[in-house]
Amino acid sequence: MTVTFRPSAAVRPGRSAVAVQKSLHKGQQTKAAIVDAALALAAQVGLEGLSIGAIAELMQMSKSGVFAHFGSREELQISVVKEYHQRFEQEVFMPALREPRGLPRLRVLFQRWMRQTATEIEAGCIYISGAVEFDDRPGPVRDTLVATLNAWQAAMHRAVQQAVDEGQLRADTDAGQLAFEIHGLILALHFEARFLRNPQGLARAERGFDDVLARWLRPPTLAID
Amino acid sequence: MTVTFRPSAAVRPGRSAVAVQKSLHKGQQTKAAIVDAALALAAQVGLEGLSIGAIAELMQMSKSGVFAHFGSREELQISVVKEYHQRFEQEVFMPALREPRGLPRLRVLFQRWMRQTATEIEAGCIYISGAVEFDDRPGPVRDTLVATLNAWQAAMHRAVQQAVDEGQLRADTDAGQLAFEIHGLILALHFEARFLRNPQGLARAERGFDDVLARWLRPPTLAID
DNA sequence: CTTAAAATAGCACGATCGTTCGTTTTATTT
DNA sequence: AAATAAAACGAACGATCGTGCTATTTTAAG
Repeated sequence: MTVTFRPSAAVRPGRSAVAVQKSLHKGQQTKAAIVDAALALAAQVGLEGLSIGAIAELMQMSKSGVFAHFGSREELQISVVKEYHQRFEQEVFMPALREPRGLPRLRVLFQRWMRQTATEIEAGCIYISGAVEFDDRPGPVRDTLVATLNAWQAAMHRAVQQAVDEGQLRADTDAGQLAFEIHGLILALHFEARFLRNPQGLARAERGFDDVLARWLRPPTLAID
Repeated sequence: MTVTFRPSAAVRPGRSAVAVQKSLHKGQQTKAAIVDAALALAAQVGLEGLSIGAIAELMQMSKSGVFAHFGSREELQISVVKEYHQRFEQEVFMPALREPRGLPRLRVLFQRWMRQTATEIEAGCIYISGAVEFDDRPGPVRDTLVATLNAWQAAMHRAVQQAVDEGQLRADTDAGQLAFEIHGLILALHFEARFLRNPQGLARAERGFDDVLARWLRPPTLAID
């Protein structure tokens, strides 16, 4: 299992994904389409709620046609998790790399993380629902989730540490603690927005983020963005 | 739907539950036993993962025998949610009422909330898993969950407000914001403890709680408790 | 255009799901 | 102890689940 959040070679927004798809064989195209539909479905009913029959109906294919691409339901679930990981990387992590290290990048990370998690009304977060569903279910799906979430947690940890290195946060900042509390804000936002359907959550999370940061801000530099 | 967290008449730890059970007819006894088993099962596989067949096997009963007590799977799920609510009230809310209003009570509430949520290795929190499972699933089960969680949220809100009224927190404290952030700490703890199996979470949550409180502590009273 | 390979469909399987119904056993009351 | 009510059982239902197998169709290569 090699899952990372790292700036890769494809950081530059060079050629589009369409150009790559051209050289794809038919099977891989439809497989990608299936994963796409499965991801959308999983965002509503969870990874455990995924059923090959439902996906087949969405795709207007036969059950066995869908099944053949993965060989097992578990493999399909793993594909969905990996696809979500890739999108998360693309939508949250990559854009933040354009910001300078330290607080600016950390702010964008949080902002986009919020959007990805709780803004879209129709889409639940696979990370959050998956973590709840598979906290007591050993197996390759859980392993994939753990690896992915560990990688994301490490990325956030790094972003915090960079803010320390830049001198924006106090030198004695506990990066793990800060990342923990930021994660909590995201989870509370997810609860408010998705379960209670309370739009106040976004403002609460943003204010919480500012307050948490303020606690570790370096004293002399108070007026800086 | 009338779900509240309020000090009721049965606050005093008077007669045990056994004395009450004596006057229970056979049916209600086994129904209670079924709900008990169902709750234990739901803590592992979630409310959606509950199956009447699995419960029947646990109870060494026939499927139809179990089913007859509820009339539908949905009603069983609702019974499980209500049972969890009662236990939560008993284990978290009630004991805190013995503490004086304000910070001492708030501290105990948080402490016991943590224990209930993430300490027991074998038992997941129905509130958290239920909120994730039913964020996109309208119906009476969701309604029960929403009512229950709203009641608990209101109880926490009240506990915070009392700390303001007692003069322990600043008068301009945003009780909703504080409750939001505390909830986030619990959720992050749940993630760390149950999904990642990381024992550090407890210390992180406790430290987070202290820091969040410190932000709103009334300046003159710093050395108290 | 032909042909080998890849992709999809069709069908069936055993299992499990929630639910219904009629019967039988167990409790409670008279 | 007999009569009545409550509780549990057992079998079956239609549906859906994941999966395996074989045929058929579609695509890519020669």
